[in-house]
Amino acid sequence: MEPNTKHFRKRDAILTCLMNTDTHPSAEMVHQMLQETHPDISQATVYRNLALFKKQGQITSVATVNGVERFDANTAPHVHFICSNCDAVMDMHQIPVPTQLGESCTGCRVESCQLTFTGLCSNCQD
Amino acid sequence: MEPNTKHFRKRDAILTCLMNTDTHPSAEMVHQMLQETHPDISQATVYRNLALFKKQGQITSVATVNGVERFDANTAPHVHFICSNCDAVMDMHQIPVPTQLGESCTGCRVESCQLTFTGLCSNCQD
DNA sequence: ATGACTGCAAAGACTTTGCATCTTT
DNA sequence: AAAGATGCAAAGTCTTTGCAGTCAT
Repeated sequence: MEPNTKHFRKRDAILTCLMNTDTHPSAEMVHQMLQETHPDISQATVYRNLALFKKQGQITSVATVNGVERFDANTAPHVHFICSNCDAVMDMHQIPVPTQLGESCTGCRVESCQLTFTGLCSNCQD
Repeated sequence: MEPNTKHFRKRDAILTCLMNTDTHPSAEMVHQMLQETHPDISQATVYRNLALFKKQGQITSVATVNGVERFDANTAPHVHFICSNCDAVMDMHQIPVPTQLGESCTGCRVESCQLTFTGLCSNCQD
Protein backbone atom coordinates (compact mmCIF):
# COMPACT_ATOMS: atom_id res chain seq x y z
CA MET A 1 0.00 0.00 0.00
CA GLU A 2 1.33 3.36 -0.90
CA PRO A 3 1.93 5.77 1.92
CA ASN A 4 -0.63 8.31 2.96
CA THR A 5 -3.65 6.52 1.58
CA LYS A 6 -5.60 4.53 4.06
CA HIS A 7 -3.03 4.94 6.75
CA PHE A 8 -2.71 8.57 5.91
CA ARG A 9 -0.83 10.19 8.66
CA LYS A 10 -3.11 11.92 11.02
CA ARG A 11 -0.45 14.51 11.46
CA ASP A 12 -0.97 15.61 7.89
CA ALA A 13 -4.71 15.71 8.37
CA ILE A 14 -4.32 18.02 11.33
CA LEU A 15 -2.19 20.49 9.43
CA THR A 16 -4.46 20.34 6.41
CA CYS A 17 -7.47 20.94 8.60
CA LEU A 18 -5.88 24.01 10.06
CA MET A 19 -4.88 25.32 6.65
CA ASN A 20 -8.39 24.92 5.31
CA THR A 21 -10.17 26.91 7.98
CA ASP A 22 -10.21 30.53 9.00
CA THR A 23 -11.83 29.93 12.37
CA HIS A 24 -8.54 29.82 14.29
CA PRO A 25 -9.61 26.66 16.07
CA SER A 26 -8.53 25.24 19.40
CA ALA A 27 -7.13 21.73 19.74
CA GLU A 28 -10.56 20.50 20.70
CA MET A 29 -12.15 22.21 17.70
CA VAL A 30 -9.61 20.58 15.37
CA HIS A 31 -10.37 17.27 16.99
CA GLN A 32 -14.06 17.81 16.37
CA MET A 33 -13.56 18.84 12.78
CA LEU A 34 -11.51 15.73 12.08
CA GLN A 35 -14.11 13.37 13.49
CA GLU A 36 -15.78 13.08 10.12
CA THR A 37 -12.75 11.92 8.19
CA HIS A 38 -10.79 10.38 11.06
CA PRO A 39 -13.30 9.10 13.61
CA ASP A 40 -10.58 7.35 15.58
CA ILE A 41 -8.26 10.29 16.06
CA SER A 42 -7.42 11.01 19.67
CA GLN A 43 -7.15 14.31 21.40
CA ALA A 44 -3.60 13.49 22.42
CA THR A 45 -2.58 13.26 18.79
CA VAL A 46 -4.10 16.62 18.05
CA TYR A 47 -2.44 18.27 21.00
CA ARG A 48 0.90 16.61 20.26
CA ASN A 49 0.96 17.59 16.62
CA LEU A 50 -0.24 21.12 17.18
CA ALA A 51 2.59 21.55 19.67
CA LEU A 52 5.01 20.14 17.11
CA PHE A 53 3.82 22.38 14.29
CA LYS A 54 4.02 25.36 16.58
CA LYS A 55 7.57 24.52 17.59
CA GLN A 56 8.53 24.12 13.96
CA GLY A 57 6.92 27.41 13.07
CA GLN A 58 4.37 25.96 10.67
CA ILE A 59 1.50 27.30 12.74
CA THR A 60 1.20 29.95 15.39
CA SER A 61 -0.82 30.47 18.50
CA VAL A 62 -2.83 33.60 17.89
CA ALA A 63 -4.60 33.96 21.20
CA THR A 64 -5.83 32.32 24.36
CA VAL A 65 -9.57 32.85 24.55
CA ASN A 66 -11.23 31.92 27.82
CA GLY A 67 -8.28 29.82 28.75
CA VAL A 68 -8.20 27.94 25.46
CA GLU A 69 -5.37 28.30 22.98
CA ARG A 70 -6.31 29.11 19.39
CA PHE A 71 -4.17 28.29 16.36
CA ASP A 72 -3.61 29.62 12.90
CA ALA A 73 -1.80 28.07 9.94
CA ASN A 74 -1.40 31.50 8.42
CA THR A 75 1.91 32.55 9.89
CA ALA A 76 2.11 35.81 7.98
CA PRO A 77 1.59 38.64 10.43
CA HIS A 78 -1.97 39.87 10.35
CA VAL A 79 -4.52 41.34 12.71
CA HIS A 80 -7.19 39.44 14.62
CA PHE A 81 -10.55 40.24 16.09
CA ILE A 82 -11.92 38.29 19.04
CA CYS A 83 -15.60 38.37 19.90
CA SER A 84 -15.96 38.61 23.65
CA ASN A 85 -19.38 37.01 23.49
CA CYS A 86 -19.04 33.98 21.23
CA ASP A 87 -15.24 33.61 21.34
CA ALA A 88 -14.97 33.73 17.56
CA VAL A 89 -11.51 34.65 16.32
CA MET A 90 -11.36 36.18 12.87
CA ASP A 91 -8.93 37.92 10.59
CA MET A 92 -8.91 41.64 10.00
CA HIS A 93 -6.96 41.83 6.81
CA GLN A 94 -7.91 45.47 6.30
CA ILE A 95 -5.72 46.69 9.13
CA PRO A 96 -1.95 46.74 8.67
CA VAL A 97 0.38 45.26 11.25
CA PRO A 98 2.66 47.80 12.90
CA THR A 99 6.09 47.71 11.37
CA GLN A 100 7.98 49.73 13.93
CA LEU A 101 9.90 46.82 15.34
CA GLY A 102 13.52 47.40 16.27
CA GLU A 103 14.71 47.70 19.83
CA SER A 104 12.15 49.93 21.37
CA CYS A 105 12.25 48.36 24.79
CA THR A 106 15.54 49.02 26.52
CA GLY A 107 17.50 46.31 24.80
CA CYS A 108 14.69 43.93 23.91
CA ARG A 109 15.13 42.07 20.67
CA VAL A 110 11.70 42.04 19.08
CA GLU A 111 10.97 38.98 16.98
CA SER A 112 7.26 39.09 16.37
CA CYS A 113 4.24 41.21 16.91
CA GLN A 114 0.59 40.59 17.52
CA LEU A 115 -2.25 43.04 17.13
CA THR A 116 -5.63 41.95 18.42
CA PHE A 117 -8.93 43.78 18.64
CA THR A 118 -11.71 42.72 20.96
CA GLY A 119 -15.42 43.48 20.88
CA LEU A 120 -18.67 42.08 19.57
CA CYS A 121 -18.92 40.42 16.20
CA SER A 122 -21.85 41.18 13.94
CA ASN A 123 -23.81 38.18 15.17
CA CYS A 124 -23.49 39.09 18.83
CA GLN A 125 -24.56 42.73 18.76
CA ASP A 126 -27.99 42.55 20.38
CA MET B 1 -10.51 48.44 66.04
CA GLU B 2 -10.65 50.72 63.11
CA PRO B 3 -11.19 49.09 59.77
CA ASN B 4 -8.35 48.18 57.49
CA THR B 5 -5.74 47.87 60.18
CA LYS B 6 -5.12 44.39 61.36
CA HIS B 7 -8.07 42.98 59.54
CA PHE B 8 -7.19 44.97 56.49
CA ARG B 9 -9.13 43.60 53.60
CA LYS B 10 -7.02 41.31 51.56
CA ARG B 11 -8.92 42.48 48.56
CA ASP B 12 -7.39 45.90 48.92
CA ALA B 13 -3.96 44.43 49.37
CA ILE B 14 -4.30 42.54 46.12
CA LEU B 15 -5.24 45.60 44.13
CA THR B 16 -2.55 47.68 45.77
CA CYS B 17 0.01 45.01 45.02
CA LEU B 18 -0.95 45.04 41.38
CA MET B 19 -0.84 48.82 41.22
CA ASN B 20 2.61 48.96 42.71
CA THR B 21 4.29 46.62 40.30
CA ASP B 22 5.12 46.76 36.64
CA THR B 23 5.80 43.05 36.26
CA HIS B 24 2.30 42.17 35.06
CA PRO B 25 2.08 39.30 37.52
CA SER B 26 0.02 36.15 37.44
CA ALA B 27 -2.32 35.19 40.26
CA GLU B 28 0.39 32.99 41.68
CA MET B 29 2.94 35.79 41.49
CA VAL B 30 0.57 38.13 43.33
CA HIS B 31 0.06 35.45 45.94
CA GLN B 32 3.82 35.14 46.35
CA MET B 33 4.35 38.89 46.59
CA LEU B 34 1.71 39.16 49.31
CA GLN B 35 3.23 36.45 51.46
CA GLU B 36 5.42 38.95 53.22
CA THR B 37 2.63 41.23 54.40
CA HIS B 38 -0.22 38.71 54.43
CA PRO B 39 1.28 35.29 55.17
CA ASP B 40 -2.14 33.71 55.54
CA ILE B 41 -3.62 34.82 52.26
CA SER B 42 -4.95 31.98 50.16
CA GLN B 43 -4.66 31.45 46.44
CA ALA B 44 -8.43 31.28 46.16
CA THR B 45 -8.72 34.81 47.49
CA VAL B 46 -6.21 36.07 44.97
CA TYR B 47 -7.94 34.34 42.07
CA ARG B 48 -11.36 35.44 43.24
CA ASN B 49 -10.43 39.07 43.63
CA LEU B 50 -8.47 39.28 40.42
CA ALA B 51 -11.52 37.93 38.61
CA LEU B 52 -13.66 40.52 40.35
CA PHE B 53 -11.36 43.42 39.52
CA LYS B 54 -11.20 42.27 35.96
CA LYS B 55 -14.96 42.09 35.69
CA GLN B 56 -15.25 45.56 37.17
CA GLY B 57 -12.67 46.90 34.77
CA GLN B 58 -10.18 47.93 37.44
CA ILE B 59 -7.54 45.65 36.01
CA THR B 60 -7.07 43.91 32.70
CA SER B 61 -5.63 40.68 31.52
CA VAL B 62 -2.76 41.60 29.26
CA ALA B 63 -1.66 38.18 28.08
CA THR B 64 -1.57 34.48 28.69
CA VAL B 65 2.05 33.42 28.85
CA ASN B 66 2.72 29.70 28.86
CA GLY B 67 -0.81 29.02 29.88
CA VAL B 68 -0.76 31.51 32.75
CA GLU B 69 -2.84 34.67 32.76
CA ARG B 70 -1.02 37.92 33.48
CA PHE B 71 -2.64 41.04 34.89
CA ASP B 72 -2.12 44.76 34.80
CA ALA B 73 -3.67 47.50 36.93
CA ASN B 74 -2.81 50.03 34.25
CA THR B 75 -5.93 49.90 32.15
CA ALA B 76 -4.87 52.68 29.79
CA PRO B 77 -4.10 51.11 26.44
CA HIS B 78 -0.40 50.56 26.01
CA VAL B 79 1.96 48.15 24.31
CA HIS B 80 3.57 45.11 25.89
CA PHE B 81 6.66 43.07 25.28
CA ILE B 82 6.85 39.42 26.27
CA CYS B 83 10.17 37.63 26.60
CA SER B 84 9.83 34.18 25.13
CA ASN B 85 12.65 32.90 27.29
CA CYS B 86 11.94 34.17 30.80
CA ASP B 87 8.24 35.02 30.36
CA ALA B 88 8.75 38.56 31.54
CA VAL B 89 6.00 40.93 30.49
CA MET B 90 6.95 44.58 30.28
CA ASP B 91 5.58 47.85 29.05
CA MET B 92 6.69 49.51 25.85
CA HIS B 93 5.51 53.03 26.44
CA GLN B 94 7.50 54.31 23.48
CA ILE B 95 5.23 52.69 20.94
CA PRO B 96 1.78 54.14 20.33
CA VAL B 97 -1.30 51.98 20.32
CA PRO B 98 -3.08 51.88 16.97
CA THR B 99 -6.05 54.18 16.96
CA GLN B 100 -7.78 52.99 13.83
CA LEU B 101 -10.65 51.34 15.60
CA GLY B 102 -14.08 51.64 14.05
CA GLU B 103 -15.80 48.83 12.24
CA SER B 104 -13.08 47.35 10.14
CA CYS B 105 -14.26 43.79 10.34
CA THR B 106 -17.51 43.30 8.48
CA GLY B 107 -19.77 44.61 11.18
CA CYS B 108 -17.61 43.94 14.22
CA ARG B 109 -17.90 46.48 17.00
CA VAL B 110 -14.37 46.98 18.26
CA GLU B 111 -14.14 47.78 21.94
CA SER B 112 -10.50 47.37 22.77
CA CYS B 113 -7.17 46.66 21.24
CA GLN B 114 -4.02 44.95 22.31
CA LEU B 115 -0.59 45.24 20.75
CA THR B 116 2.05 42.81 21.94
CA PHE B 117 5.61 42.23 20.83
CA THR B 118 7.49 39.03 21.50
CA GLY B 119 11.18 38.31 21.54
CA LEU B 120 14.12 38.20 23.91
CA CYS B 121 14.57 40.71 26.69
CA SER B 122 17.98 42.18 27.35
CA ASN B 123 18.77 39.62 30.04
CA CYS B 124 18.00 36.65 27.83
CA GLN B 125 20.02 37.50 24.73
CA ASP B 126 22.88 35.02 24.96
C1' DA C 1 -27.74 39.83 63.27
C1' DT C 2 -26.74 40.43 58.62
C1' DG C 3 -24.07 40.59 54.75
C1' DA C 4 -19.47 40.37 52.96
C1' DC C 5 -14.90 38.22 52.74
C1' DT C 6 -11.77 34.41 53.27
C1' DG C 7 -9.39 29.64 53.81
C1' DC C 8 -9.51 25.13 52.71
C1' DA C 9 -10.05 21.46 49.93
C1' DA C 10 -12.44 19.47 46.20
C1' DA C 11 -13.71 19.90 41.63
C1' DG C 12 -13.16 21.50 36.86
C1' DA C 13 -11.00 22.56 32.52
C1' DC C 14 -7.30 22.33 29.49
C1' DT C 15 -3.01 20.21 28.26
C1' DT C 16 0.90 17.02 28.62
C1' DT C 17 2.98 12.54 29.13
C1' DG C 18 4.11 7.34 29.85
C1' DC C 19 3.49 3.19 27.81
C1' DA C 20 1.95 -0.28 24.81
C1' DT C 21 0.47 -0.90 20.11
C1' DC C 22 0.44 -0.17 15.37
C1' DT C 23 2.62 1.81 11.10
C1' DT C 24 6.28 2.87 8.03
C1' DT C 25 10.74 1.99 5.95
C1' DA D 1 14.18 -4.83 12.97
C1' DA D 2 14.19 -0.01 14.00
C1' DA D 3 12.23 4.35 14.19
C1' DG D 4 8.21 6.98 14.33
C1' DA D 5 3.19 7.92 15.13
C1' DT D 6 -0.96 7.07 17.72
C1' DG D 7 -4.61 5.74 21.41
C1' DC D 8 -5.60 5.41 25.95
C1' DA D 9 -5.58 6.73 30.40
C1' DA D 10 -3.17 8.88 34.03
C1' DA D 11 -0.97 12.83 35.57
C1' DG D 12 0.01 17.75 35.63
C1' DT D 13 -1.22 22.85 35.73
C1' DC D 14 -3.90 26.48 36.32
C1' DT D 15 -8.30 28.14 37.84
C1' DT D 16 -12.93 27.95 39.86
C1' DT D 17 -16.23 26.74 43.36
C1' DG D 18 -18.87 24.87 47.66
C1' DC D 19 -18.97 25.36 52.27
C1' DA D 20 -18.03 26.60 56.76
C1' DG D 21 -15.87 29.93 59.54
C1' DT D 22 -14.45 34.89 60.23
C1' DC D 23 -14.95 39.82 59.91
C1' DA D 24 -17.40 44.33 59.34
C1' DT D 25 -21.32 47.19 60.10
